[in-house]
Amino acid sequence: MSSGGFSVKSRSLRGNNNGGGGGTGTKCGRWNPTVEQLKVLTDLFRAGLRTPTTDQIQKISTELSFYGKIESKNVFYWFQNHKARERQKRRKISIDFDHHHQNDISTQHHLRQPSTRSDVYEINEEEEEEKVIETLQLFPVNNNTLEDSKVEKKMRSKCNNNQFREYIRENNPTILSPYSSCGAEMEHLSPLDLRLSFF
Amino acid sequence: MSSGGFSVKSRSLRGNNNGGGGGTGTKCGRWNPTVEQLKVLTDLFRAGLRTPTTDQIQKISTELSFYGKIESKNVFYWFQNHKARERQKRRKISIDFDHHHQNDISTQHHLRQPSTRSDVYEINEEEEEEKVIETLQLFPVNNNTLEDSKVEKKMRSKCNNNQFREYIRENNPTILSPYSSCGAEMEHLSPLDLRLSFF
DNA sequence: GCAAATTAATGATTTATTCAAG
DNA sequence: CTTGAATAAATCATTAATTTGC
Repeated sequence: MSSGGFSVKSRSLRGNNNGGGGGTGTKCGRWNPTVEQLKVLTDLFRAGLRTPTTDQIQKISTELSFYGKIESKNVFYWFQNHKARERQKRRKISIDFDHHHQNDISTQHHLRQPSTRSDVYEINEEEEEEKVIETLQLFPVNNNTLEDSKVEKKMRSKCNNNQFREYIRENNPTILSPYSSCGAEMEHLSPLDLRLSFF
Repeated sequence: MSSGGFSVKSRSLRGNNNGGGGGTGTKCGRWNPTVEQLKVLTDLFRAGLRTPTTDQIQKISTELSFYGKIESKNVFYWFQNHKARERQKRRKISIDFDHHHQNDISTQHHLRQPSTRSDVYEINEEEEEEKVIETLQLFPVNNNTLEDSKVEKKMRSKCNNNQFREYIRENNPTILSPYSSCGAEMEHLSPLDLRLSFF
């Protein structure tokens, strides 16, 4: 919050380090996707992938590392950002549209509530459903063609997102948990959101 | 309902799931802090800690595990939530205050911008500075007082939070076995900040 | 006194916003 | 200006307090 006048937390001053010696002369600042990487990511996104599971991220990351240096978090962030910005883009478009079709907004803003975000949503929440991908080729096996490797169909839908919550809860191994009773064999083991993934 | 003022309820009077080892039923639900854990966390917060680094989270978590089952992520989330809710609380108070001192708000809402959240911030952003704690006792050495004893000065300063980033970045095994059937045991000493945590 | 029904707290996730590298 | 990275706000969901009818 706040950049307003208040304490701007300066984010990393960074000492650029990077461990590895990997790549080309990269200074190792932030990740910069290669065109190939970007293409794959974009394709996955277009195919409907929005919030990849931990497994998926791992897999994607591993595969993309072929094209250049990359880490899991980069994949994670990419999807986060891309999803958000696509949404934002669409929203803005419709706002502009509205704007264009009615010059006087004074009739509207009295409806604004002070601080809820709901008003934002109401503007244009067409929220594209996250498609359930039955078969999705994560990577070009040979180079181009799409084969059908199976990928989890763990996508959640907007109206039905509790399901995956429970799923997460149930499947979260939670470390040393001795509580064997919670067990329940899991067939798909990904905790989905990676944020947790490994706690 | 309600409690006007944040009374620390005596939780954990009932049969908790704690237990690491001898767990009884273990519902595997969400973490529920014991009073001791809560006290320590609260004290740390009061001491000025707001956004603990990965190291700090680890350490805190480890220490608190003495009082009962706990994971790193719980510590992380606790700080996130507590910080946010304290802020929220103060904000609400000042709103009520304003309300009380002026009945006509019509003079104000013309300032509202449609959908930015900034207007919310502007209401009362006194944001308490996150203090740089030089010496802070993280845990009661004996059992009672948290008051004065020394501990590491691992706090980050506003301009210097990269420490944990590097840590996170460096620790990225990313080896994960894809289809492990049951095991899927995740690392547990992993990094903490979850957002990245396992990258 | 005691559970079912309600309500308040708060742990856990998701979404929006901000910052700054390139 | 784009976008990777990070933080904060909002939201969801579950557990505990509390109330209520018996």
